[in-house]
Amino acid sequence: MPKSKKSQELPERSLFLFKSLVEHFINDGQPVGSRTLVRDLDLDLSAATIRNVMADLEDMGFLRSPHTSAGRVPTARGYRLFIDSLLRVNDLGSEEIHRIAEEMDSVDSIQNLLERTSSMLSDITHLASVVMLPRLEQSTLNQVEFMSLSDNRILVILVMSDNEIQNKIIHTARRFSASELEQAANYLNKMFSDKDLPEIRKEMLAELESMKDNVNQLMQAAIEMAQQAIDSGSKDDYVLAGETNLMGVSGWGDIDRLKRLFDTFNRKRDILHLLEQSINAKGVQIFIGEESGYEVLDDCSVVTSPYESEGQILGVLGVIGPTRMDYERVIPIVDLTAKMLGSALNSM
Amino acid sequence: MPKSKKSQELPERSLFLFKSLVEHFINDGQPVGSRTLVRDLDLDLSAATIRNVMADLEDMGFLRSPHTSAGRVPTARGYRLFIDSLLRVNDLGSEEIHRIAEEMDSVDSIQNLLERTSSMLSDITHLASVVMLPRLEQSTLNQVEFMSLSDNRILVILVMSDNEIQNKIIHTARRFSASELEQAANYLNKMFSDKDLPEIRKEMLAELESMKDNVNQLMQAAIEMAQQAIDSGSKDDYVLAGETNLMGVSGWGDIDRLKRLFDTFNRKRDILHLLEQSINAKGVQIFIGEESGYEVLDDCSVVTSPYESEGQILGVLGVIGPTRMDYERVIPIVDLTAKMLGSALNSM
DNA sequence: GTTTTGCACTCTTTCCGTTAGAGTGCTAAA
DNA sequence: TTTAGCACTCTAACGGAAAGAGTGCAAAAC
Repeated sequence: MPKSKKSQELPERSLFLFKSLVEHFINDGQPVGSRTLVRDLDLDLSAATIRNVMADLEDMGFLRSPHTSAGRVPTARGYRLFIDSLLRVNDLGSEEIHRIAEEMDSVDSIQNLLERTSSMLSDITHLASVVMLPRLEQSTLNQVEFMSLSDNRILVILVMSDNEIQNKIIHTARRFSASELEQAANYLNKMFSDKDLPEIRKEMLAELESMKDNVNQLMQAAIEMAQQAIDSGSKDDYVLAGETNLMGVSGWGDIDRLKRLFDTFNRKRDILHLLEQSINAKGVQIFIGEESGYEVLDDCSVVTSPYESEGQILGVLGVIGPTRMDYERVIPIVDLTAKMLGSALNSM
Repeated sequence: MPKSKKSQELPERSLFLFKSLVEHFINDGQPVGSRTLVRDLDLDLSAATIRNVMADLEDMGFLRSPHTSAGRVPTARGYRLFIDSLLRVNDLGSEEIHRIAEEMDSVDSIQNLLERTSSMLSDITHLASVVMLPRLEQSTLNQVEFMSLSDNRILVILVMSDNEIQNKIIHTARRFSASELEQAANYLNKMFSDKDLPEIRKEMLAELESMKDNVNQLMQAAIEMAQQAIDSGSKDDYVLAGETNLMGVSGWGDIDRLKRLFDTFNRKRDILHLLEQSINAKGVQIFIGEESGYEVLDDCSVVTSPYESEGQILGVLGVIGPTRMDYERVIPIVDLTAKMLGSALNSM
């Protein structure tokens, strides 16, 4: 009965060896053999014993050998085990905390903040980093205003509750008087203010329908603008930095693979989709190798964390690097960065 | 006396052979030998003759051999000769013209136009492309307006003559009445409108000085904003696209070199500096290999052209690729794109 | 029963030598 | 001036051979 076919529980020793192996591999990227391991840890065990253990781990799918006479490397499942059960994440050194805090200080625009965050994140981890633009769908319309310019041109201004502002100049068929403009603005303000954009969109479409040909040109313009504001708000996007850090990764000699990866970054679609999967995660989430579901990312891990401000989740940030990355260091960095970005956004 | 030590004038035949060689090399990237050449052109000359000619060309610095038993490849100086004297640039096919025109149609913002232009340019040439943001220093201030929001917040709006708009929300110590706002706006409009930004900057500084502690908070805000508008306008920058096209280039196996190149793109400084050198060129300008003066660009050529609108040079665009690029095709494309970007900007 | 020793085996990497091919430069002849 | 001929050089490709790393397995040791 004590025949160890229970399959799930691993003996202490196996776990310890496995952990050491993963750490070793993360350090120098070479497949780790039994000898190396026994030498490094100076255990009073022989290499053969280690081999037996490793063979078991391989059977269970945590390790694999690139070929018969190479050492072993962790599989995606192995990394999963490592991260979920074996990894003890230590706190960040204070210089790193300082560095992050400093970088986020004294920034003017949101765009700028995100860019600095992203480039700081990639610098500090030596990986590629992405920061999703905050999705401000929850922001509501505060105020619509029209401003008369010369030559039948009118500036339409949308002020949102989060202080984002949308402008557009429209050319009208005739000149509108100041009072006409005011009246139109009042109407729209009464109708739509304090509603959020998806809501407005719905009502607006109905409104447009009912106005038909008889449309007031101004209102139509305002409505179209709000449409556009909605679109550009939800036109999700991200700030990317440090892609070139991935060019030095050992074992990634294949330039074609790298090209496909970079193209994926530029296309943005896939990466965004991946990021969105962790928008509701509680904290740091990790996609290891194949887990991401995207073939280009097979050799990559993606470490993400949502960031929030005032209890409201605004977006996701993270880093992308080789599966063989220093999780122990990267995880707390991503975690902290997300938190600090949140609070930086708070105070803007 | 007919001993050909005149050194400068090359015989017709040499030029012809040279041209053929360069074209051949541009096509398949392999060093070209005498046999290949004689076979391809079916001349009634022997390979040995070609060899003699090639040896001369090598002496003159137009060709070089990677090693003894390879064919010859053009040097930077060789490309220069090729481009300046030998290349006959044909007009673009109408589908390409169409493609370019189409891509620039129906674009909303300037930023968007530049992005589309850049990505179109890189798509069509299969090279990396850069488009400098137009320097709008020449645009003048049209109108300043203040708009009262809730909670002592005021929206400052700057409308420029090129329809660019700058917004900023400022928090004021007290609430201003509508008439106060109007009055302040009037003052600023009278004072600064129709002046260009450098001019305004100067006067503003003086103004700030004379106002001293007694400053009207609103005016100060407006002045600071205009400052910022100036800065962000002249904060030169460019839109980059298609970098990954350079990853496929044969002979660029060296990933490290590529990394340095990409880093240079991201740092922007050097590339901008290079682009600025051709801002006053009449038309297309080409930097071949070492000519650029930047070591990372040693294997690259940069084909640039300034673009202008209403007789005013606004910026430079161009492509970056291997020295061995299809100049015959690329040059007219860059040329045309610059012209069309100019006129697209015109009609915005 | 677990661990170790010993050994045969496999696979990769590296080095070396060989060969084939491409291309040159030079000289002598046309 | 051009060509033919030839020796020479260099690279790329192939094919062992040997070294090294690591494995798996069976039998012995603890």
